[in-house]
Amino acid sequence: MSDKTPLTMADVAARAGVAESTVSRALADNPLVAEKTRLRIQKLAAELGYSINPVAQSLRSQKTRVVAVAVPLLHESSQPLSDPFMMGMVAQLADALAARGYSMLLSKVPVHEEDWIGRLLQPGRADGVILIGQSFEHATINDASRRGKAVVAWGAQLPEQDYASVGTDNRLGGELATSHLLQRGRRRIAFLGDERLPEVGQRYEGHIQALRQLGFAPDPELLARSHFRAEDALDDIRAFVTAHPDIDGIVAASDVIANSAIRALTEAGRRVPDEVSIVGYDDIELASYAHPPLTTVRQDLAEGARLLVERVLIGETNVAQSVAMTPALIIRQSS
Amino acid sequence: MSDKTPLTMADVAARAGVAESTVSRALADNPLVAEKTRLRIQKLAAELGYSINPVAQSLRSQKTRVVAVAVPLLHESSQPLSDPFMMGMVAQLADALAARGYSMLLSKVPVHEEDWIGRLLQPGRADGVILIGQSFEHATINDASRRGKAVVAWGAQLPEQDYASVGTDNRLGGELATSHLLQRGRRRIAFLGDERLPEVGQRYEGHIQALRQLGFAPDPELLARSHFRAEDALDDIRAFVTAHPDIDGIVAASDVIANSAIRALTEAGRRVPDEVSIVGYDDIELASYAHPPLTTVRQDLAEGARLLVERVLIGETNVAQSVAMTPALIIRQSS
DNA sequence: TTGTATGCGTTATCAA
DNA sequence: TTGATAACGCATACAA
Repeated sequence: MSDKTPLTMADVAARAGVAESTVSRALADNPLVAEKTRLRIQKLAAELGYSINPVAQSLRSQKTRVVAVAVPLLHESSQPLSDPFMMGMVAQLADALAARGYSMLLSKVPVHEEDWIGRLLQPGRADGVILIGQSFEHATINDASRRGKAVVAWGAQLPEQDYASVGTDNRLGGELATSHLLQRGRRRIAFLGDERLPEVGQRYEGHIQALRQLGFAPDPELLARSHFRAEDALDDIRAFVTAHPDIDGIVAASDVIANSAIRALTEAGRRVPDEVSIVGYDDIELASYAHPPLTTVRQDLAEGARLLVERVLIGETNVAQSVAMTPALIIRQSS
Repeated sequence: MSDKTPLTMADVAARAGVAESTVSRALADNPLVAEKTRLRIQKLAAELGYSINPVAQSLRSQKTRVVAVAVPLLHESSQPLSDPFMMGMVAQLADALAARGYSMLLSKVPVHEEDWIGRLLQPGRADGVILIGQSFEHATINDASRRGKAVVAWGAQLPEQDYASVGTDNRLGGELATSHLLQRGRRRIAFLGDERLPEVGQRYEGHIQALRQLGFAPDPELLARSHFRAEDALDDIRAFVTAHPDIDGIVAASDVIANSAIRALTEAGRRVPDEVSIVGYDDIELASYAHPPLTTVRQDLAEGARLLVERVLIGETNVAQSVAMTPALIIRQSS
């Protein structure tokens, strides 16, 4: 509990026998200050264990060097942060931000609440916002971006989009998954996921397109609006499997959903992949550890995180370009 | 890109025809200001979409209302944030902090670097630090706490500890796991985990104690220093299983390790639980989804997060008491 | 009950 | 090349 009041720049200046402004310049590597003075002051600061107070620096410079990472909370009860995909993305963002000298303010945002985005973009909180997923908030995000805020989102490119998004080509992903199953001889292929969400919707479009291209008529009955949480998904899929005992293939909107699907099918006495082939999405770590290991559509999160951070920092002055990375089909034993 | 300069308290004061100080007090619900004035100002601020600039507020009040959550990085290459236990804890902390009006600054800390804790506790960064795990940094954390900083850690209670820790009773946990296996008739029980880490060490002690209490002699050969990452653990366990084909039970230091153990054993042609019984630790979501579902020692993360937050906030003025919550054995099919 | 004045720790402008 | 001074936006001691 012993504590000396923390050092300020004034203390360092006094010890160094120079003015505060010189210390400030020296620590900022400002070439105005003589090399000799600069080194002397930097050394002294290090010895004293002094470091610039970020709050004061932020107030003065109007830059926080903080980026807010926001995880949309779709429903009151959901816990999206413990979702493996979200966690993976957060971990990559932590690295990507740290690499550029930024801190990460992590929060779950209840997107059903009024002005959720305003709170995130409030001056003095963060220099920009990275949203992991657009949820149903495309219009709101657009709005914020048009007002000059640095917002980027992981997700899909949508029509009339005025913010930068980074994601994979979801239509291609859906197509890869479905044509793989068709090649395996599957004909009654269900799609599991909430197609109203932008990314999932595009994957579903890809799914439909793959069917059509190979001359099969899509059956709207085979779209099952599964939740994203493992537990909820399990309930959804159990019901679906009972109602549609004839399916022989599944394209899932995430690996978590795919895993629940394996479980529901196994419970129902149907063997994977012998009777039903399954393809997941994301290639989270769980995918290779599932039983059987999941065939899935891989998204490169490390690269995605890098691009998001790059764009949110550009976004402080400009709107950056959106990116759709190319997803890759990873074939394992579930198909 | 259109952007008016953000509102300040002065703007609100001008609009309201009062002094800045009155606005400040009104927004702080300071009873000094007349109820009528207060409501009028609050309403006006809401209409204008004004909210207090956190940076300025922090500088003036010397409180950030931010808590830094730090995940120790044991090795250069490890990615602890994507570990399911860590993320589960982060998710719970996000809720617990939000519930008390605090923001979460999340970072991985390279504990091998000089003065990692000083950087976290730097004035103007955060009001306190929550460490998820003590790593091997007990002494360093102690030191910081003695200098009057608000640090708490998830983990074990250790001798001469001058900071508050929150965790479960690890000895009891180890004991529960091992005596359960002994009751199942298992006699060659391996312990998988790095016992040099405080929590794991205590679980190992509990393991040994359970063996002794029931009259069995512990075999030091059956301690396998597994890594925490699934992949690394898998390698460790493969080697161990080959070297010790006679084991019939496993106590793992985490569910992730337990899951890798199931996999390694299955690969080696040994059936779980018929030939080898396995008990995990943590009860992460994966546990109930494993094949077979994992018997495990459950730690209550929601409660743990609540206690950590409570203590780190106390820690701004005092050192809070440590807690060891009671773990619970959850019996599923892996044992 | 409200207003005035000062300072939190820094950076930027201007002068020397 | 360095120093003095003002300002970032707010909260509080003190005055009215």
